[in-house]
Amino acid sequence: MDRKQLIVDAATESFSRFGYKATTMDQVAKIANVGKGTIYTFFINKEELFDEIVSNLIKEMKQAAESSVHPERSLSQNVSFALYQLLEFRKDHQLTIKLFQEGRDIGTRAVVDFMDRVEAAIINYIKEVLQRAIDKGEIKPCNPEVTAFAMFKLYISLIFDWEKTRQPLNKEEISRLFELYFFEGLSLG
Amino acid sequence: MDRKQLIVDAATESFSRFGYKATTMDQVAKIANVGKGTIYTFFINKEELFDEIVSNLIKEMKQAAESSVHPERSLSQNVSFALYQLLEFRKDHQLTIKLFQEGRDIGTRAVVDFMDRVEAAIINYIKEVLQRAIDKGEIKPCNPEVTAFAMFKLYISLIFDWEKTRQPLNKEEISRLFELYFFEGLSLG
DNA sequence: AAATGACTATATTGTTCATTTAGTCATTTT
DNA sequence: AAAATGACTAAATGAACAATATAGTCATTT
Repeated sequence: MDRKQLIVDAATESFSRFGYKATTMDQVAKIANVGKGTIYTFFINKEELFDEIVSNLIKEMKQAAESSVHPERSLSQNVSFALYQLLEFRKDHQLTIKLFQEGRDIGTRAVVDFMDRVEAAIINYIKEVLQRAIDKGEIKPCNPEVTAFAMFKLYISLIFDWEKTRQPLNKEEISRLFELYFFEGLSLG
Repeated sequence: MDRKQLIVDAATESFSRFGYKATTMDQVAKIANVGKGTIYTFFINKEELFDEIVSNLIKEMKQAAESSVHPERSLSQNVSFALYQLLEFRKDHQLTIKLFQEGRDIGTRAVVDFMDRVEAAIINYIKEVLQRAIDKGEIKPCNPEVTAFAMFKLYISLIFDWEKTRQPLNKEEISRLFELYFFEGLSLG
């Protein structure tokens, strides 16, 4: 069987359960039923192994987002659905939750870098979607980079920060808030 | 002369220069030209001293905001001016900058508590302004608490996070973004 | 009566040393 | 011969302890 895949699976498993720092290469080898040296025939070091897994994760997220975006729908509908998708994705993926925790609480270097990469990937994706919408004249011209950044940060705040002190918002509420703030605006008529 | 005020001034000075943790009571006493014991005739402990200063700061911020909000102006204008005010305030007040840094980087307990208090005060203030605007029928009905929270978080992200990786936004740009996102919306006319 | 600073108990920081772990490589297995 | 392995090493980590720094007290001074 594919030893490389065994290793990747084992590492994903362990990172998801214990986080990056608390995962040892001995443990990965043991879970994968593989000698430790074997890992190093496929990956330069622990960080490279982690990198492979994070890259996969980002690809998956992109696919999840893409599957929910349809060009014939309006942008605000697409954003709404994509947000749903992202929320579902996070819920299903213990790995992202664990890593976000570790990044926030311990600040492990490699993990903070991971979070930055994920953030950059998501913002860049939103940016592209926005750019297309602007080109098609679907929304007002605006700086797509700042707008994507603002959407992402607000999204993260509503998910993580709001829950710290107040009753969590459900998906419908979050979706509705985005519609209201970013698309309709608070002004009357 | 007013020994209590001397102490408060000295402590403000030291907190602004070195942060909360790196400020010692000996240092405060020395700057204030006062025996250390004297500090404890006015304040229970270091945290109470800090508290007094933070309370003053919050009062000042509220006054600054109030001086820029005029009921006869539109909400979006008021928000725009208040943002200006807040940005100016931050620039002039080394203390807020230093403390925000310390809270983020070191996570000193008392400082994180301080940040939470400032955050709560600002959000509550925005909430009141929004509530009045809704009552007057100036903007669409919306949850004023979540909206205030969203405005605050977006503001903080644009000030602090955006600058980390990209060219800082100036006051006009930030003001314009708020106008666009929260009031006009991205949807076409 | 108010102010003070030497003093103490506690918290913080620096240091040492034992343990853990990433990564290597000589040996074994296929 | 090529791939896999795990005992081994050097480096990182962290626990335990020592040294220092600091918050807060209180007997003495002003």
